[in-house]
Amino acid sequence: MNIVQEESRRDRKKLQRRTLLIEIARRSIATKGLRSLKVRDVAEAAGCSIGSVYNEFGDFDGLILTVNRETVQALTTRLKAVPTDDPLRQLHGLADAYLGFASEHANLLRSLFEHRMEDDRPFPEDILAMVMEAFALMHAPLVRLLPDRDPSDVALLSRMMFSAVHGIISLGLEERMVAVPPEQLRERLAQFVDTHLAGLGITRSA
Amino acid sequence: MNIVQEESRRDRKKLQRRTLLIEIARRSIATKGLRSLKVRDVAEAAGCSIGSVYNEFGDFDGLILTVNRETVQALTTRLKAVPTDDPLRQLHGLADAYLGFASEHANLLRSLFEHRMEDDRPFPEDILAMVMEAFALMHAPLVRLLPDRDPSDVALLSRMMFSAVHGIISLGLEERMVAVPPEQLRERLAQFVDTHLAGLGITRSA
DNA sequence: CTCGAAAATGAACATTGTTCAAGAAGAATC
DNA sequence: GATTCTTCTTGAACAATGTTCATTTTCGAG
Repeated sequence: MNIVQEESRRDRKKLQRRTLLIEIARRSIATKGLRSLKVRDVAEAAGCSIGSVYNEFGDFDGLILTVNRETVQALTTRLKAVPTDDPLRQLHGLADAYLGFASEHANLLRSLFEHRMEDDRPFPEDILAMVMEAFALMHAPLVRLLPDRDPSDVALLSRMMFSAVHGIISLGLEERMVAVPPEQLRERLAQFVDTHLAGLGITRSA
Repeated sequence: MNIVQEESRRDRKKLQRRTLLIEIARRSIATKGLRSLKVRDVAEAAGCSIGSVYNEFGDFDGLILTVNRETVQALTTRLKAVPTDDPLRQLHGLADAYLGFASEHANLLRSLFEHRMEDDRPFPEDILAMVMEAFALMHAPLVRLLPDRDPSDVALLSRMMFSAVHGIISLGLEERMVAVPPEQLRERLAQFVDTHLAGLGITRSA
């Protein structure tokens, strides 16, 4: 039989179940947090055996990492959807989009940043690269706003700015230790971005 | 017998072992990360039974939280040791002290911020209060630098600034996803603080 | 229809947090 | 010092959960 094309019914079913497993795991993490995710629960909810989860993802970390991978992708998609016409508005848009995503998917984002691998296995390169890519999205607008600065300097500036935004948001959305009241977070975050840009010599009217 | 004073030998031994258990747990978290901490390892290292750990801390979370509690205390002590004579220098000192502590005790700080309680048990109030207190330490110097601003506004500003610093540091020290190269972190962090202060209308020479 | 490869299964195992009945140790009383 | 009472300690047993793998089932190829 032709090996190249023609996905067999078997393959279709396999992919279908893989998708189902991921969806169930994601929903569980999103609603009850990463710590409550159990292999048996996922298997039962998907109507298959424990072994099948292992066949599909190798181990439990494999399932978690797959969900995390899709979380970064969703985040990146959302960040890239921010309009790029006005660089200043874009920076605010990125911060606000990040806040929006973090509000709607707090547990998924926590899973991405807080999950530690078993033993000392290395963190997957591809996820790392995707996160770095997301955090570099402030680079382009900042370059437009700071055309005279050393580009490598601006690269660092942008990642620092995004890290700062990340810190404000992740602590702000933590129910415990509310550094900034959630209801004010959106407004305050915008204020923070403005302040920092002002410090870089960029004014709103410019 | 007098109940008030006079700590019996029993009490002394109990306290001594409690201290030992905490020390062992802390060392384990610091070197191998929270995820590698096991009740049996701690008990064996302390030369006592598993049950004794439970007698002392109630459950495993109890031990972790005790270590975390002492971590905040150590952090706060270090932050409060920053000279307060010059508010501007104090702000830089606080950021730098936080970076220093985070560098030396990365895993302990991660344990503090990333540990999730079993089920949905509430996060201990006292630890929460201590973290909030630490994060409010930028308030005093900022008030001195911004005497004309609404004090409640400055309170928020200070927590946001600390949250931002926290974000930059915690992502910067993560071996994976290096948003900012660790060897530049110190210098860049100072630059960040300066930039943000400039945005608030505060200049170095002022 | 038969055969063989691939997948699915779930019982069994390993690890680890937790409990608790029984015993040991220490304090109080005489 | 003996007795009794309280408290602490112990570790075997249990429960929850990630992991393995021999067996069975499925499904496409010839």
